[in-house]
Amino acid sequence: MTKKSAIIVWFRTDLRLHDNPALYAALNHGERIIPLYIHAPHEEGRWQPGAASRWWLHHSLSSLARDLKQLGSRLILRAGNSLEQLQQLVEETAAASVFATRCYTPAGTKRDNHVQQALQDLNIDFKLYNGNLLLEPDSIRNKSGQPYKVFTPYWRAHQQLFNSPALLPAPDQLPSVPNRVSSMALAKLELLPTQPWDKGMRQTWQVGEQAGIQQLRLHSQEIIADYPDSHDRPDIDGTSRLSPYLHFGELSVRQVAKMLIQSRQQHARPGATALLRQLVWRDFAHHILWHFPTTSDKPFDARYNHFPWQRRSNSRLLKAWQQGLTGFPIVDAGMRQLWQTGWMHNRVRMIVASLLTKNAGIHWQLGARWFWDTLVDADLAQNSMNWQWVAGCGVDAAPYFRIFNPVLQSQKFDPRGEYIRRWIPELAGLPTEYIHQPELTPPLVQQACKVILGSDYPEPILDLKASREQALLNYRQYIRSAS
DNA sequence: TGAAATGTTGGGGCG
DNA sequence: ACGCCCCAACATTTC
Repeated sequence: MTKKSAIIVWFRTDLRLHDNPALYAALNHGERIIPLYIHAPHEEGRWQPGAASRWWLHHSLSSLARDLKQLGSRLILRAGNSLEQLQQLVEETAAASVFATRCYTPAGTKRDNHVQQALQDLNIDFKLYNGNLLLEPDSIRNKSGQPYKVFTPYWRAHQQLFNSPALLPAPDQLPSVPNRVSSMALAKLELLPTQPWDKGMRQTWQVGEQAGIQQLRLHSQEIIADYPDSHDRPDIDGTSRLSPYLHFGELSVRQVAKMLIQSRQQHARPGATALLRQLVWRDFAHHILWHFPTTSDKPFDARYNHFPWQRRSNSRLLKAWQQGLTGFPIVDAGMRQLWQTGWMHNRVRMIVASLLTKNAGIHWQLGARWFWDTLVDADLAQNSMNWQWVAGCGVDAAPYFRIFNPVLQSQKFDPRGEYIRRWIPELAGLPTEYIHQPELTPPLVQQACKVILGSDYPEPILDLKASREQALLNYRQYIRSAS
């Protein structure tokens, strides 16, 4: 009997066993399987994973390693140059193939093309599968063969093209990995913080494939219960909280879509369509970054190439924004939720981004970078698209004159101030009447509530009306001269 | 996936 | 009964 060759299953952002086409294909070949993860952050260029992302990755790898072990296999961890590590492992295991799930970031695509070439020269089969998106960036084009640049027609085309696929089952057992194949200890990757700032994260998140599936179950119950508009309410938080699981591929986006399509058919729930739309936005973001790979760093709308956003990374406004000390409670609540849990409610993300880029005139890239470092769901395609959308220079962008008023947004979406009180404990004693604008609290009330404005909580760091007018003026003048 | 200014309408108070 | 004013409620326009 001939010795069977091995297949390396190279995990990247598909850290799961269910509905994983690369793993499934490897299993179908009935050969030895070497599950591999290579830590190579330097290959991401300017966009190496931030601290929150690394925290999540640590736990996700830990969970994947545990699940693989239960099935009789073992996760091989390596670090360094991806191609070199692959070549070395190919040699160690006499593998004939490397299977992986395709990724779409500019750096990842470049690396994979390079790996493809080099492995081909070694006569190694390198196969990439779609498991990260509903539709891959190249598989959807408008009538003139161009990529879409507007969401609504993309959404229509997507609905035409996407068929809910049969999901691939998770294996119930896996072939073992020979002991001589060495693996690094997870701790050696140094993904966890050296300072213990991750308490809030640990309290907020259960990381890993099983936790992701559990979260999907919970949220599908909420969708069937159908709380109208609760996804827009940070105080209620009816959002799915699936984003980090989707980013790291602990949850299959196709599984989520399938659940939503079923729920729509069986129960006719508007919430199902709304979340499906979000998943298609996610595809759209990857579509855009794939076809326009500079948009993580440059405006999509070239007219904005020289817009004078403030770039100083030590400005007083930026610092206050980052620390949640702007004096606008809804903004500060969001920024503190982000810092403490690695996540922020989506409605609040728009509010804080509008304040930074429009009222404060600070460059959207500084905001994007802060989110990149602090979000557990940081995703290059979505982060870049969303920041550009708010700043007005992106795809399907909000027109420059669309400026959020944090006080109105707060009154509308956190009417009782519960979200504010949860994240800004020093304001918790304030009557609801003043919770959205603490600076209007009469001195006597301040004393009674033991909240002294200016010392316990800052005065607003900028004048909403004046900064809005200034922003409108700047944008209007700039656009007139740029077009 | 705005906000604010401006315009319009209609009910009620009042002379 | 009528015109007038005020103003809230809603619609439209503008940024």
